[in-house]
This record gives sequence, C-alpha cells and structure tokens, in this order.
Amino acid sequence: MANNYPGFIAHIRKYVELSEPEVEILEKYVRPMELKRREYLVNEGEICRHNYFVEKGCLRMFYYNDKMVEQTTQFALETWWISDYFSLVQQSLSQYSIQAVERSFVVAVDYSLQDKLFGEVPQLERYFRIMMQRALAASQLRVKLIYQYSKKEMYTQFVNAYPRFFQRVPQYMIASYLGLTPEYLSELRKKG
Amino acid sequence: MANNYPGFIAHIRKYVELSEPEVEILEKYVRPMELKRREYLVNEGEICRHNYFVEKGCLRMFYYNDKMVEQTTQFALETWWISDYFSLVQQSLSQYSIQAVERSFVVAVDYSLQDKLFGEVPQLERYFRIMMQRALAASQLRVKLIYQYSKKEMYTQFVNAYPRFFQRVPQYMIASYLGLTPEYLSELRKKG
DNA sequence: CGCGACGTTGATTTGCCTCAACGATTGTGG
DNA sequence: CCACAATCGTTGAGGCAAATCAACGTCGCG
Repeated sequence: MANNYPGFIAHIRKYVELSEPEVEILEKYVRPMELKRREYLVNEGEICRHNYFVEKGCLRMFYYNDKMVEQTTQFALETWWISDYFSLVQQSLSQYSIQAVERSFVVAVDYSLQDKLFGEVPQLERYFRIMMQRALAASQLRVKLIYQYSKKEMYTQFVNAYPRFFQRVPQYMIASYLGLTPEYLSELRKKG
Repeated sequence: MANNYPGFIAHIRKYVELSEPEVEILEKYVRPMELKRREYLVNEGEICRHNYFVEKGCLRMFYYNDKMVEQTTQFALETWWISDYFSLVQQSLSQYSIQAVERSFVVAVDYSLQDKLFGEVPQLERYFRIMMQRALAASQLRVKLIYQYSKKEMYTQFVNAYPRFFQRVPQYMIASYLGLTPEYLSELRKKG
C-alpha cells in the first residue's frame, strides 16, 4: 500500500517531521487512488468531501458556463493539492467538477476526518497551513497575471512556463484556463 | 494596549481556544497600528515582512502596471488578513504596495517570528491554517467570477455585494479592482 | 484663489468573440 | 480491418464589448 504513494510522504517530510508510527497513522486516514484518463473525482452539484494530492499525473477543476461550455479554472500537477475549498469549508454544493486529465495517481484525504487526523498527528496542521499558504500565493499571482496581461501575453507566458503542457492536455482546456476561446488560441499558436 | 484590538482576539477565539496567559503571549508578538488615510504599510520592491489583520477600516494591495497606472488587486475589510503571500513565503521582493484606503486600525504579525509564536501557542497554527484556507476559497471564487462574468456583470455583482463601498473608496480603485477603466465604470454607473 | 486629483462624456479604435464550415485524427462497432 | 462518427483543431468573415484618447466639469485643499 505504501508504495502507492512514494511521493506523498516524502513531500510532507519536506515541511514537517514525521516518525514512522505517525506515517502509519496517516496512512490509515488517506486513500490512494488510481484514475483513468477522464475519470471524475467530484461532480458539479455534489458536496466536495476530499482534498486531493496529485502523486502523479494531472487533474483539473472546471465548471460549465451559461452556454454549457467547460471552463477550466485550475490544473494540478505532481505535488499539488486540489479541491473546491469553498465547498469543502462551507459544506455547500460544489460549482465545479474535478477530473483526471490523464492517467493519474492521487491521495485523497477525507475532510470530515481531517480534524481527527490533526489531533493524532499535530504537525499536519502545520503542513496544511503551509500548503494553503502556498496555494493562496499561487492564486494571488494568478489574479495578478490575469489583470496584467492581454490574452496574447497570457498565452506566451503559459507556453514559456509550461512548454510541454500542450502535449499532455487538449488545447481547448488550456484555452479556457487562459480565458480565451479555442479559435483565438489557435490563431495565437500559428503566429507565436 | 489590549483595547487597541478588541476584535482581533475575539476573532481568533471564534476558531480556536485561547487561555488568558496565551493571549498575553500573543500580545507580545503582534503590533497594533493606527494608520492614516493613504498611509503605506508595504512599498513595491520591498520584501513583505508582515501579515496584517484589519481590525477596523480598509486596506488595499496594488501595483503599477506598464503604463504606471495603479492596479488594485485586493481590498481587505474588517476581520480579513492581507499580505503579499508570495513575497512573504519566498522572502522575495514584493510586486505590490499595501496601503490604508481610509483611517484604519490593523494588527501586524511579523512573519519571521511566526514560527516561534506557533511554538508557544500551537493553536495558532490551526487558526492560520483556517484563515489561509478561507482566503484561498475567496481567491478561487474571485478567479471564477472574473472568468464567468462580463465587465458589466462584474460591476453589478460588486454593487449588490457591497452597495456602500463606493462611499468609502475612490472610484478608480474600484474600477481597477474590477478590471475595467474608470471611464467605462463611469458609463456603467450612469446606466445601471 | 488656483492647482491637482477625480469623475464624466463622446469619438474612435481594437482585441477578442461568435458563428459557420471545413480538415485531421482517434476510436469503435460491424 | 475498414467505415463511420465523434472529437478536436483550424480558418475566415463579421461584430461587439471595452479600451484609448482627449477635452472638459467639479470638488477639496494648500
């Protein structure tokens, strides 16, 4: 079982110390999952009950806009956590779906057990505080980039930051993540 | 001194338990500040060293774009924390300035002392985990709203959510926060 | 009083979307 | 193993939301 998530424990240990007994406790609270391409973890309209750590692969979060076109708001690659934190915290219906973009291995943490887990392994409170802070920093930066750059610049930024991402993900998902139409992205690719 | 931040301690106690001795320890680590209108807490190009809790008043975070026009990326009202978390975490130069929009009372927590503080009052790790999660949820929602709504809709959303905010803040700050020009905001106000 | 900061108005321009049609590729059932 | 349908990306014409630019009105403040 432990070899289902070699990176998970290692990642936590980069931020806090975990003894072997604590690792064993932790392993009782989490569930490793293997996901096929396009498999769903959360469906829009459900309450989001887990926080997901991407061990390998790629997840995305998206919703359907008023024209029923998928809008991808986030991707999560290796070592990132993803969830609808609004739904998770408020226990309200999620406005998003979460889906595996490619074959992925993830670790799911049940939010309703999280406090109990923190009671048994208090360092995890710290680990998650750091993870939330990291995600918040990324989200703040994201907002800035959206405001600061034109759609064309958003595209070139993205290509420079993640040059090989176009091989992993359909173009229309990237387009909606960048806030532009597939047609316009296509036009930009031809030029740039 | 303690009456400089009546809301601060009360806010923490909504999320975690604090004994009186713990409150006294906490008070040694934080600094209450009274800010005049337009007073700066952080200047672009400095390292951001504090996390700020808004006791009363209103702060904003902004940067200058390529045309040297101020772009407000965040406001913080009562009971919200504000900081450039990217700069804070990485100890890199901040791309933002943080400024009081109106006369404000804030509580500043020095980030370099935060770990020591958490060592003495461990519940605060939990409190900040919850605050970061709350801020992340808000930031995720913000990204969604930006994608989902037209500029006109962004405006009406904002007016409905914060009807009295126009009295507190110059219009051009709201315009840049909503991602539109002062001219266009003016046009929208006339109509709607 | 006079200057600077802020908001407004209107004319013009443009970045990007919409819509529709057409290739290319992939997967699937007969 | 081929036929056929989805799915996905591309192209081009036309249109619109919102930006840009410039000029002017107004208020508060030194």
